Amino acid sequence: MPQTVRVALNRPIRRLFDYIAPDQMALVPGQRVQVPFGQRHATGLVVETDVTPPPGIDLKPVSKTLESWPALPTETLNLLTWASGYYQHPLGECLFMALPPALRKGRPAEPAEEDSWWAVADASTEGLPGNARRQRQLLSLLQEHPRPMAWSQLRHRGYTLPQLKGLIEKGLVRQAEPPESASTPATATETFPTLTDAQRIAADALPDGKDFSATLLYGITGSGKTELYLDYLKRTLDDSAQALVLVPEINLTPQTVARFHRYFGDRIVVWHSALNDRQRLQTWLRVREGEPVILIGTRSAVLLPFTRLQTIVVDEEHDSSYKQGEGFRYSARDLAVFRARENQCPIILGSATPSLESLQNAATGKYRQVDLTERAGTASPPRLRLLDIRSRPLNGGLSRPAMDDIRTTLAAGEQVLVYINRRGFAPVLMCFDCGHIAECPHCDTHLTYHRRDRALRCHHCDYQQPAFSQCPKCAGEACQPVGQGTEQTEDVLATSFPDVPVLRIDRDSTQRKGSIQAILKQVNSGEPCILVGTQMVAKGHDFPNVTLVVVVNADGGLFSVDFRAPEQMVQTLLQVSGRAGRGEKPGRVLIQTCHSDHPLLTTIAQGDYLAMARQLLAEREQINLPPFRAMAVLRAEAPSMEAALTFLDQARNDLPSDTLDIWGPLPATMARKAGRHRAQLVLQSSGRGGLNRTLARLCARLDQQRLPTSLRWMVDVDPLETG
DNA sequence: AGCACGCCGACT
DNA sequence: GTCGGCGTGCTC
Repeated sequence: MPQTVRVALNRPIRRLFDYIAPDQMALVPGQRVQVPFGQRHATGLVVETDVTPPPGIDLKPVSKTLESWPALPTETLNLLTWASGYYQHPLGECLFMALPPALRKGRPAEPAEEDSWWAVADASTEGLPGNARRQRQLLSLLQEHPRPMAWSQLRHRGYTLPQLKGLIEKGLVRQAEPPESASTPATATETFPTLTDAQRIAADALPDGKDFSATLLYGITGSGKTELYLDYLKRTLDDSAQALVLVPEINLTPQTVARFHRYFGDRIVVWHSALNDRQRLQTWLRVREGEPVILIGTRSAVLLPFTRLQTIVVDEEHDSSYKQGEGFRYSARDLAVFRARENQCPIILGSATPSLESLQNAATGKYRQVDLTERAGTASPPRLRLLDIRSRPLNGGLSRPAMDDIRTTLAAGEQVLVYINRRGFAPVLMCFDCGHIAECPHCDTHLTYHRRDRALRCHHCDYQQPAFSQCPKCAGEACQPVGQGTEQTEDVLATSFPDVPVLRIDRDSTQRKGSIQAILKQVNSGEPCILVGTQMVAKGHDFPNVTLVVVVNADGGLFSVDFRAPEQMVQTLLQVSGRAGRGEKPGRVLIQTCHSDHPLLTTIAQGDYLAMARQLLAEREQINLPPFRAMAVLRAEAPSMEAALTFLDQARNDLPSDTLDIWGPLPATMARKAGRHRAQLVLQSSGRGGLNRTLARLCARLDQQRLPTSLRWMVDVDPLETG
């Protein structure tokens, strides 16, 4: 009786396919196989063996196995199977996400040794034509070099492929045997940092056992969380075990890695989006083979096939980049917690501004909490001040007092950071004279401003009205979407302070090569300058000479329809504040707002994140939002808004209205993207389990529906944005 | 996702 | 009369 196996393929279909395993081909879950699929062959992953196939289908046989061992170990397979169900994403695509590109394409699981070359023992230049100058130089280089040289090294020295080929054809140069993969010993070059008293106390409170536990490490900006991670890994990690350190993309700088490297030597291995396919395969195999690495990686590192994972650290656990990307939208932080539980190992979630989800888990005892609330060294926390800008003339978004403050700071020979809060610009219409915000007459919410048709809409009912410029409250003519008018900030600063460099830090300037280095060089010179930036400046880089941070407009986050906007705003404001006064001089933060009496802002001014978070959590509980309820969004995209809304309306009608709270369907705030119209339906339920089952049924139904190919839909579980 | 099948417009 | 557009349906 031949074995029947269930196979997942890298296709966006929520189905698996059964095959017959030929005799004496013993297959196990996680193993990579090649199977016939339609007219072609495909790479597949065995997910189940000895299955009962659906009746009435004659199964094809598995063509071959790609290796004798399972590419995905059981633990990784379990993780991805769970994630596939939780996020309603096809299992095949989830599983293949955990393979390096080479293995996805069905290539062999062997580290692609780079060909290297050496000169044959009795090679001489006599046989070479007199004009082959470069070939002669290349040959003598290879003769003098003690070890074979890789092609990349040769190319680096300016040699071309024809030159090398010429020598090979004449039998003067031969390919070297692949070197013995002698793993270099872990050579640490530095003794571990001495912890401050406060750090010592926190470090002692971190788990030292090997069982599952989740610890939220609340460490304020500048308190030295990295030292704690280093100390923790040194104390608890066995020589033969693996560790995973997740960091947001922007924090995985050469400096950070170098720091870990100095303490742990070659045990440190990195994983990030800039690796090429060869590096990915190599690193993936090292992890798969159980090499005792400390892997520092971004988001997708949580999917690596660890077999001896002993601990996990998630740095900046609140960072939204852990849940991003197209297709399989998973939260790397949440998968990491699942993985720790599955693996029975500790996990540490560190942040200066923990997510409300994690704080709530700490409050209910699911996580332990360890606090580190002292800055290391001499730096003292920055002072925050609210500046009400109602009825104040603004120039490029900046008020007179702010300009004066910038001027005196520069005159004192110090640096200024001007922060433009774009994130909160999920727009509301606000009167800049009195601070009035357009509200829904039926619900207790603010209306959303839709730029496309200049309409105001409610996200909880179907009320809408045209946008107005005259304020219904004070009759002023200063109604504008919040966040507008800040585009010129940079220009205004440049003309007002012509003697001082104004440096813009945004996605553009950080991705262009060398550009960020030039900016950092300028900043590190300590000379007065003005940094202008959005999100990017809030994380990653330190600006030790910045003593003044000006927040152009803090209001976007206060009244945004996106329920996470206040949390995001608070986190960003504190993170950006943390950039100020990292050196000797104390930092000051000036926050411009039309709502200086807003409870959230007055609490921010105290600088106490936990107090603020408690306030936000209380609000979320009161209006029944995550983390107190489970949430998912059904998004649709179509050539016309009507098509998108009709589709969502039908979906809504098929959903149970007794167990679900449903908002919408409504056009997305960014209603048009690349000529396509986008809308969404927000679903909420009291329990994750119930929501999950409803979503599974919904997806199954939508899969069966014959929909025009022009209509795209997707579900987003635990969405970060609902705008 | 691929790929084949199928039914309507502008070309040798 | 065909080549080819992409709408629809299937892949164990």
